[in-house]
Amino acid sequence: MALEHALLVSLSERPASGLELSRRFGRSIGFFWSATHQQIYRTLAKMEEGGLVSVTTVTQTGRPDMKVYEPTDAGRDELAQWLATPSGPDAFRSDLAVRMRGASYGDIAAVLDIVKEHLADHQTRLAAYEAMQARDYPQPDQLTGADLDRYLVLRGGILMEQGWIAWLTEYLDAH
Amino acid sequence: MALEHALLVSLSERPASGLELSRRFGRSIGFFWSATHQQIYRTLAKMEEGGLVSVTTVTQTGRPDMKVYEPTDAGRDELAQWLATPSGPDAFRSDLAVRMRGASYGDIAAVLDIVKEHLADHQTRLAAYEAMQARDYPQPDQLTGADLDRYLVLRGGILMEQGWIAWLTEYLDAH
DNA sequence: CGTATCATGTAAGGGGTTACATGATTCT
DNA sequence: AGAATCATGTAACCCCTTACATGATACG
Repeated sequence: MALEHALLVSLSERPASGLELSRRFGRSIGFFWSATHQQIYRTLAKMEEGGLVSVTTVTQTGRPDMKVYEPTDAGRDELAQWLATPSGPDAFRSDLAVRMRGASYGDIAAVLDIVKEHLADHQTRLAAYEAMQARDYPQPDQLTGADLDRYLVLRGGILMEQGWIAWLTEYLDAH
Repeated sequence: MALEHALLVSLSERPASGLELSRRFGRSIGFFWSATHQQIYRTLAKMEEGGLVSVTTVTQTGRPDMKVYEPTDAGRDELAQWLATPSGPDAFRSDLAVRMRGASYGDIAAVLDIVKEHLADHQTRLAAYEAMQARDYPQPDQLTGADLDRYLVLRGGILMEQGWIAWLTEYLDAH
């Protein structure tokens, strides 16, 4: 149940509405946890019911009302406790790898095209992450606390994208 | 619904029982798709119902009966068609990354311990994959077809593990 | 005699995906 | 006038996880 905790992390950084959270998940948080807005709304409602977050309804002019969530003390406690709980290895699941492994049981050229698309996609994403790194963290050795962790998770995104690019390039070169 | 297709790939390589498949998922296939035996049994039952696989019950001496599955022609067609269908980017989800990002909202030392455990785990796994590579694929340039793809997916496992090790090492060094 | 392995399964619940719905405002 | 954005939600379905169940044989 890590979505709940990912939301608590994000709301600890700054209170937000459901839509704002789903935008954050589309951006920075998105490279290690993805979630659709429906999922986020449902989880927030459940968390409010459970007392982990509190809501303030903000009426806006010319816009629908907005529910702004922030962690309660119970939510902060829950997060702190979860953070200290060891977790097993993350299950790595890749649709694309299944296709790569099975390529010879279908049209290999079609699979190679799909691999090329993914490669381009990873290259685009790597460029975006590297731009973020250059723009937001020009002096990484001076970072501490939450800023340091945000930077290091971005580094993880970069390293993972580089890994994918190396892999897919090797796959295409060998075929 | 990639589990179905991962099973078809594995059964195309060689027919197998549910238990044998779950062993394969624990080994080689496991580094890009994981599944428990319950999930595999249920999916196989559904696939048989849908005509994608056929079953032969093998009676064994001193052991329970075994149901050996293999793809039907319809199953092979389905796999071939799926292989040529483009897929969106794989969602990358990591419980550990959520903890790393949120470390400053809890006990940082506890998070670092968890990261160290995962690092050791990835190092162990990398060593196992590298041993497989050395044992099973001494001459990779001579591989073709399904053997080549099996090798290249193992290479992916190795590259991903190296990425994780680089990331977690960087995280620990910076703290 | 207890534990592990072989082999398959049921049941319950949690999490995630996809499609659809609403209703006002701003932009082209 | 039509499309996009802001903002939240319902409903249905599928997938995955965890716990429990069975019954026989082999091993120490």
